[in-house]
Amino acid sequence: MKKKTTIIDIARDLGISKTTISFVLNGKAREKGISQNQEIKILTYIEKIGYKPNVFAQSLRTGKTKTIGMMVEDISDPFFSSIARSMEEIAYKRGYKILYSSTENDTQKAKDLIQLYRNRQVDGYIIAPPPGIEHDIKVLLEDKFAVVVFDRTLPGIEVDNVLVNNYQSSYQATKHLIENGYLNIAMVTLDSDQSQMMDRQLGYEKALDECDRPGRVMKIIYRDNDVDNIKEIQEFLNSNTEIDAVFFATNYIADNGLEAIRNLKLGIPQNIGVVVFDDDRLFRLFSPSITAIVQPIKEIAEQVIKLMLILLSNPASKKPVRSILLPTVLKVRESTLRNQEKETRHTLK
Amino acid sequence: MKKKTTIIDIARDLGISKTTISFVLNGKAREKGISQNQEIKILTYIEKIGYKPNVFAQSLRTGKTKTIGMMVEDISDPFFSSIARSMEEIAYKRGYKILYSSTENDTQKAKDLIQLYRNRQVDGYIIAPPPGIEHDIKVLLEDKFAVVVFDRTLPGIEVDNVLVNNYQSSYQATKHLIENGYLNIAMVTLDSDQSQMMDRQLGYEKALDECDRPGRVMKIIYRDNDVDNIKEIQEFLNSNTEIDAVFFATNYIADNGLEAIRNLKLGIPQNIGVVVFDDDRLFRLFSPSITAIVQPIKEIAEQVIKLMLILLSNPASKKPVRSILLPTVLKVRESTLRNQEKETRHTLK
DNA sequence: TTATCCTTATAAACCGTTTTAGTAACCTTT
DNA sequence: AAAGGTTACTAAAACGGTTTATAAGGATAA
Repeated sequence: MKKKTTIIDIARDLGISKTTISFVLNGKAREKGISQNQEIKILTYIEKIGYKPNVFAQSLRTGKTKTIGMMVEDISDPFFSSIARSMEEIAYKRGYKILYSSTENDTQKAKDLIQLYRNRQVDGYIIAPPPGIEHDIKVLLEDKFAVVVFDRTLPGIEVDNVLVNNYQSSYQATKHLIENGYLNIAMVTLDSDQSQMMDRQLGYEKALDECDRPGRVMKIIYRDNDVDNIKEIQEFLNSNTEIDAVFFATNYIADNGLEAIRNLKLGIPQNIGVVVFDDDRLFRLFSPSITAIVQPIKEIAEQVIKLMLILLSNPASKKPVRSILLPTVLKVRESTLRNQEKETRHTLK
Repeated sequence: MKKKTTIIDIARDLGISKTTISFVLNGKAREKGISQNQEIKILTYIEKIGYKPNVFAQSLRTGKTKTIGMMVEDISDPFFSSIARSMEEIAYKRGYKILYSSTENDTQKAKDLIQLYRNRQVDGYIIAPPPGIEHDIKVLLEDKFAVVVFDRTLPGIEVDNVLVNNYQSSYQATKHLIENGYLNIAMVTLDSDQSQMMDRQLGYEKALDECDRPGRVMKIIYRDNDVDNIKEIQEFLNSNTEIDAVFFATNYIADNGLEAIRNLKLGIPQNIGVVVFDDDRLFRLFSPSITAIVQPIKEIAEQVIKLMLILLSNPASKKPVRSILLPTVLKVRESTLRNQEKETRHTLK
């Protein structure tokens, strides 16, 4: 393996100092009084031999790494992996690489990851925060790191964030169920006080309140063991037979919930209406297809990266916390259209 | 932000040379003749203050980065993102970080990524190779980098690889359709000469040949525009009305294929049987549920990382190319069981 | 003429490690 | 007692950049 050419090789070849080259490479030619002649000579030569500076030497000297650390609940979840992909694409164009990891929504794991990222000296942190890491995020902010949280936020910390309108979306979804004649609408959500979950529940309750409807919220402690989750939901539905519609607060709860419904042989949407927060690629292909709240993946990714790049290029202006609230779209499908001509879906060409 | 403590601070505090500390930290105490006393003193102190060496200084000096570059077709595809997650977990325990990127199966993008990774001096490359990068991989191998390919391989390169038994799996799936009474089985696959696609087709053809059945393979040029793909498959099915079963060669082809079938109002499994290569979290919840070839995600990730770590710790022994061929499981569900009692799923409570 | 100021460029210090090449001190051996 | 061998440790070079401090030479001003 041939050794990589270094800035010193170039200095030798061109018979000039490496300082001059470094200045030119960093766009400081004007500022440092390098003649246009030199600049052009250097740039053409570098272009010709395809020189790329050693990023570790750079990072060592400057303390900057052009790397962003991203931690989400589960990087294999389609929602997060899609966002990750979009972010990476944008960041790449700006010369940044992203390091991903999954927190599994585990406080300790998240703390460890922050430590790991600090150790790797990432320039910025993009976090879908698990509960209990308020303090660690505060420390990052005190140490002047660029931090953006998304998908959810934590009470008591002032940090730039990108969220979807969980409250409004849930309100709208619940309203939709009501308008379609469902009388006893339940919500199945996590037993968690994370902001996005709270907001989803509040939106749901608000819609019910407005119509003077009783609500029934079931909170499940999500286990890795699907069978247990399914059984739990099944029992809930079984012991509340008046329920005629369910709002599942996340994609993976819906996964178990739909299996519970199937096990109970309840017909969707006749016996029970179904809405899910967060769409899945395949929901449209279900029979009946599943109504879902669609989050604007691309928009979320764009906004997060945009905030991050602002913070990175502008280390000072931390003052006003920027909060971006994005709307979702309620994609109405068959699972909530009880009175609809059921055949429509089969009359399509 | 308080400055990080360096090895020099420790040397000063302890009144010894930083060389000694470095030796101890790198487990060379014995080899370099450092007394047990010193060693313990150093280790306890370091533990106490929680010192972590600067990874960039380390990388600069050693040329090693403890980083693995991974490039797959699409990191937001559940198959790849699940593998990525498993890999990361294992690699993390061994002190490695993984950098991910999507090639979009684009030759140029893959070349660029290899360049980027070289620039970031990753120690090893894990690649699901797009066509046309044989040469680039060869160069990596010549330059003594650790390389493992998975999911597919490329003709003419000798590189450690982890694959599933595409041929055998497709053979078995096709056989299964035949055994369940399907007479005219079509395959919908990509118009691509990638190894995994070829093998899947060969397995399918072999099964048909054995029974003297005609086969009908449709190759689609996969577009980002779902509507076009769907239309194409629809037309194929329409102009080959004798087809009574379809084998979809990938997850995302099935996505479009299922929509085509739905649009044509063909009943699964009565009018048409369906098998998909690669399972989806939700296939089991479809009505009818979809028979799929399940790839051993965890096992793939484990084997790939295992090979990679062997290569990294053993830079010499490149000689015998290691090929790992993993079996899949055919998960039989309703979409291929034509004679099954169909009513079960609709016998409502 | 000399002091001053630009313009252009560079030598050397620095970032925080690892590794090479020693060196002192002490112990054997002949 | 001189030569050789261990043992225990370290000074300094190296990695490849960026940044700071400084210098050389010509133009301008006094």
